[in-house]
Amino acid sequence: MPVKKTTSSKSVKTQSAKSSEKRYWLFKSEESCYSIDHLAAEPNKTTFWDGIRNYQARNMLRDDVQKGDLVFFYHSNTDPLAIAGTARVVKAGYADHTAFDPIEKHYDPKSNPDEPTWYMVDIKLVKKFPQPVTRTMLKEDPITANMMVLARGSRLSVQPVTQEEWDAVHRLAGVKAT
DNA sequence: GCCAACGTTGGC
DNA sequence: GCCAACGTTGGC
Repeated sequence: MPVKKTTSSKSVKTQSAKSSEKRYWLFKSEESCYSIDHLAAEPNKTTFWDGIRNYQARNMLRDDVQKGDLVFFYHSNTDPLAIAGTARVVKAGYADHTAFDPIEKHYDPKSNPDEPTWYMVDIKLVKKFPQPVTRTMLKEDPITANMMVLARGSRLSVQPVTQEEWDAVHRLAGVKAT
């Protein structure tokens, strides 16, 4: 599961919060660490996406990922690499409390509740695809071939996805787009 | 297991 | 503020 951080920037948050337009995202997780089956097994199939410790990803979680947005759940560092299904954002960015606790793996003493460095969102499983849409399939489709996740050296664990990509992946999965 | 790409740290 | 060293990510 990924990670995240903040300095203050209430202004930035206000600015992006005014957009009500639906957005799409791709969240990465190492399958052995936290898979879509883990999410499916959660109470209410809901979890908080904690542990993001990258500023670019943090900014998106804090400022851009809104309640109602839809998310691809991507399994990294596994075989097969694939989009395993979809989830919905059920709570927008708030402080990642795991950064405050020294026993946590992603503890960060620089973050504190008054001025949290890192943020997280809550997501709820929408559907696990009957068959995962593999990285190979994504490369072969003309639309999904341009997805950020396929770019060389792409390490961002939270990535924007376009509407066209959202629809194309569902076609590849053989399911109706949410 | 290898290694390229990327982000962060710290000396100067 | 530069940049080398280091650690991590993640595909292959």
